[in-house]
Amino acid sequence: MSTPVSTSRTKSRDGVSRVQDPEGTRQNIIEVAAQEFALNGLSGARIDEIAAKTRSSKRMIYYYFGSKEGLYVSALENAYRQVREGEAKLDIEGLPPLDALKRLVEFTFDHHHQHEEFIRMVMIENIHHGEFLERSGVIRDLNVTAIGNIEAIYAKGLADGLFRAGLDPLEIHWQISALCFFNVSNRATFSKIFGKDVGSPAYQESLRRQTVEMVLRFVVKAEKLGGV
Amino acid sequence: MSTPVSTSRTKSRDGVSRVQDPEGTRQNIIEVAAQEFALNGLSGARIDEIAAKTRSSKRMIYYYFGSKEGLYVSALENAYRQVREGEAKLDIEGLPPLDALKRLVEFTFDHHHQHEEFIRMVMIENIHHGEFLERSGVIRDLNVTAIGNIEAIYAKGLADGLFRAGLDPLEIHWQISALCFFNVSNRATFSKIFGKDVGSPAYQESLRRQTVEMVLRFVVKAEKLGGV
DNA sequence: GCAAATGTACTAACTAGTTCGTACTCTTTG
DNA sequence: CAAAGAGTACGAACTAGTTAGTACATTTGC
Repeated sequence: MSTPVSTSRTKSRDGVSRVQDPEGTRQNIIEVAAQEFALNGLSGARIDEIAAKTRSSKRMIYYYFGSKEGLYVSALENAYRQVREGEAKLDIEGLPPLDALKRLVEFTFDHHHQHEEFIRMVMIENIHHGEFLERSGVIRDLNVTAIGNIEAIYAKGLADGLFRAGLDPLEIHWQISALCFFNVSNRATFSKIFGKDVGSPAYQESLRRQTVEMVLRFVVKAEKLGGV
Repeated sequence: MSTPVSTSRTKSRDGVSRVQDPEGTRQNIIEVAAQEFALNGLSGARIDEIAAKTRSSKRMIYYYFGSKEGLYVSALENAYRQVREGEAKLDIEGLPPLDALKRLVEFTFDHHHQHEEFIRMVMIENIHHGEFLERSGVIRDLNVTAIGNIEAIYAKGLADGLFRAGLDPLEIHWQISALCFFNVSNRATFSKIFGKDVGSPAYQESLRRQTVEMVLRFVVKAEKLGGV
């Protein structure tokens, strides 16, 4: 889980090796904090609880992050960075626009599905009106690149005469995000209100298919919809 | 804002009328609580703060609701009830299926947009994995009726040969909810990441149109899409 | 009169943040 | 190369302020 970057060891006289590992400690704290914040929110999470679950101590949290909010911002930045790194793995370079768009939607759907903790962090951040994201500054540039993919695909699709003209890539991104995000964020209430576990593999499979279909039918020209 | 249901008055000797109004007090507390919970979450909201903003006192909160969680559940139930009452105003009885579906989506979009406090309550409830909604029991039946509308529209659209076969009304509801909910719930982070105020009237107008379009293109047969 | 409604003052527990002291590691200097 | 010095990494116990919840007394309305 944690990746010690710089580690130094010493043998104490009884032969047991003890480690001093600042980067590892930091990372360990952030990981635990992310879990706790994602689970309980900023005000709901307890510093003592985080400290207890850490390989380190409360003292170290304040040593490295200064305050609860400082820790929260670091955890948030970390979550965004991680997810962005995952997204970078999507490779749709050579694909024809229709396949590329399909892949992109599927990928987003799966990716959100697999990163519930991140989704919850974003929910919490929205509850706070995004004030910490704003304060961070590191995060902004991360996601703006995500839209580059859609822009490229859409341009190609237009050139091929496959896609409808006049759509805004940012709005397409918005639609895809909405469907994929909601699928994770509102699963609990949705399931409980309709008495159906929308998180079950079967239902997820169906929702995934529908989501792809919905986006394609939105973007692709009506008369080219045969293959969808 | 608050609606006193049963009020009784007495003239004290100096002529100033003092009121004892249990139902009004209750309602007033719930309204203030809803605001505070929606703004700060369950753990973030402060009972003292709620009490201060009330026409009543902390003593009364515990008198009527027993605990912080009890108050939260009441506020949540109230929020659902209110929104459901608003939804009941949607009248699409006589409309042809395509218009009806369009109206339904527009209505949902606007309704969510106008009830940010409710959206935030649902977000918070999802952070808590819907445990209070589950505990409530009152809420379940409220929203299940919402799907009746879509079922009716879809059946009619099928009969008219306008809609595609094989779609699940619950999934259509899911899609509509996702788009309309996300529009409110994730506005803060979305705006801040892309440096564009997606809450502006102009952008909302555009998103509304696209959302309607997206749902219609998903449900309506490709060859009947001329009018969309 | 009596029960429901309400005000005041309190407390026990919790919680973010701090203080003080120690161990480890690397560098400097004789 | 050894010993001192300096800065970093860490632990345990404490504190000042907060917060949900209560005890007790009083008023109000029928």
